[in-house]
Amino acid sequence: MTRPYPSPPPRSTFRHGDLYRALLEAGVSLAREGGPAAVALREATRRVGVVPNAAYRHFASQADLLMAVRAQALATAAHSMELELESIKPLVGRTSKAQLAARARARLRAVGTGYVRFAQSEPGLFRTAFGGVDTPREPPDAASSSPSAPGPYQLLAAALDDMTAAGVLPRDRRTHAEYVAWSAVHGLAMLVIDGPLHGLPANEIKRLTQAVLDMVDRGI
Amino acid sequence: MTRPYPSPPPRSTFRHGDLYRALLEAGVSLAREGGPAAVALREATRRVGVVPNAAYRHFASQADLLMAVRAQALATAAHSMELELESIKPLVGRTSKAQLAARARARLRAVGTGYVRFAQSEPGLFRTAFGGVDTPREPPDAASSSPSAPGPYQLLAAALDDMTAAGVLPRDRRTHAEYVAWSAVHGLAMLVIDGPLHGLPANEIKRLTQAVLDMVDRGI
DNA sequence: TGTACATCAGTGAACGCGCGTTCACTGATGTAC
DNA sequence: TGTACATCAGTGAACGCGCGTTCACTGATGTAC
Repeated sequence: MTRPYPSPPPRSTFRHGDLYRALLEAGVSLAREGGPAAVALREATRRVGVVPNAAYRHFASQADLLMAVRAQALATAAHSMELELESIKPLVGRTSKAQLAARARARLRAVGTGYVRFAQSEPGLFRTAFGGVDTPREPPDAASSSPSAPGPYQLLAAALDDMTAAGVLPRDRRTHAEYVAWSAVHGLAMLVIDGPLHGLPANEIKRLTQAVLDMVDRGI
Repeated sequence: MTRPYPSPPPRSTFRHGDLYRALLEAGVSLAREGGPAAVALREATRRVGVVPNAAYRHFASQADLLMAVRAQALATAAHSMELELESIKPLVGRTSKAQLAARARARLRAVGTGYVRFAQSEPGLFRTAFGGVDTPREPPDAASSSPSAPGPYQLLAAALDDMTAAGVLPRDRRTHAEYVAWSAVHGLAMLVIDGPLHGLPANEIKRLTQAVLDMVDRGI
């Protein structure tokens, strides 16, 4: 393995300026390229062009950096889901019950689609956000880049609330619905990014995602 | 970190006898304890009480050991699923269409239950078999302890064929059904073993598993 | 039944790797007077 | 406006760790005669 990284950008000043941010961004790159296990303090400092222990001015430990990276990854995931939500055309004028129901269902699909799309386009970040065992524990949305922005879990919960309100999701099934729906898309995502479905052409993934969402829609 | 392992069993003979098997078993223990990333040649030899490079008489590389361990893990998973299948009481005498349908659906549930139960009771092995990116790629059932024994994927496929035969699963949905069903239970398993559902009490997991299987049953 | 010998399983020592982390330091910055 | 000084961001060097892997070796086994 040769050093695959271009060049530590030469620095004229002694102070870096914004080392925290630089290290965080390097960490995100590492996660993007190799998942949570690739987020190493040393490599991050190397990429930023700074001596290894300099990182300790800004992060208490490697785990601390990883947590920050994870928060970023979660925010990016949420962003992907919101993008998908925004593509739903709004209801105008008087709306029927059926329309509300259709929109609620479309929202849940959008949330799922955004989730899987994120996994597919950013597998390393996805695994950093939701995957592996070497990820810090915590409640999934404890940290977020802008603290008030809803995280992936909130978006899912809101979509499900919507469905219950629209009468599409029976109240007694609402209890487990988060994790039931999440299981389906999460499993698909995992199978796609490093399971037996790895390398499947994009349109096949699209079809399969729709099939999974059909199941959720019918079965939840 | 102190050495948490009891004692390298002292060996009187120069030859070990069955080092291959011993290393494989040590490897399985490592996987059981820490997932695929924990399967290290050096630690395996340490546990067996042999010098590190001795492993190279029996395995070409660390990846080679990991593959062997993975095959074991897959076989164990299949075993868990078959156990669950066997708990279904057989049909006797003349059987109605409805009975056949019920049995087919029960089989799919059993396959799923066995899968999740395995994940829950052996998270390290589960991740070695189906999880992470550091697992060797290959088709999921390429290797198996007894080559003729059906692997997890075969068991799932058979259950779905059964459902189609019994008229429970429409033929046009059969195409994607493997991965649709698999996604649901796989996602649940992942959420339970190292996601936000980690540490959930066993009976809660049981309930959630049933809820997921209900969704699959209705929605597939 | 006994001896010579080839085989090859396990030894001993060493390599280079990247990692996280600690220490005492130095030198640019910005604040107090 | 100018100087003394405290702060603290980044340096330099080093630590111990476990890993995979290679090398030349040694000594128990089992086979050929």
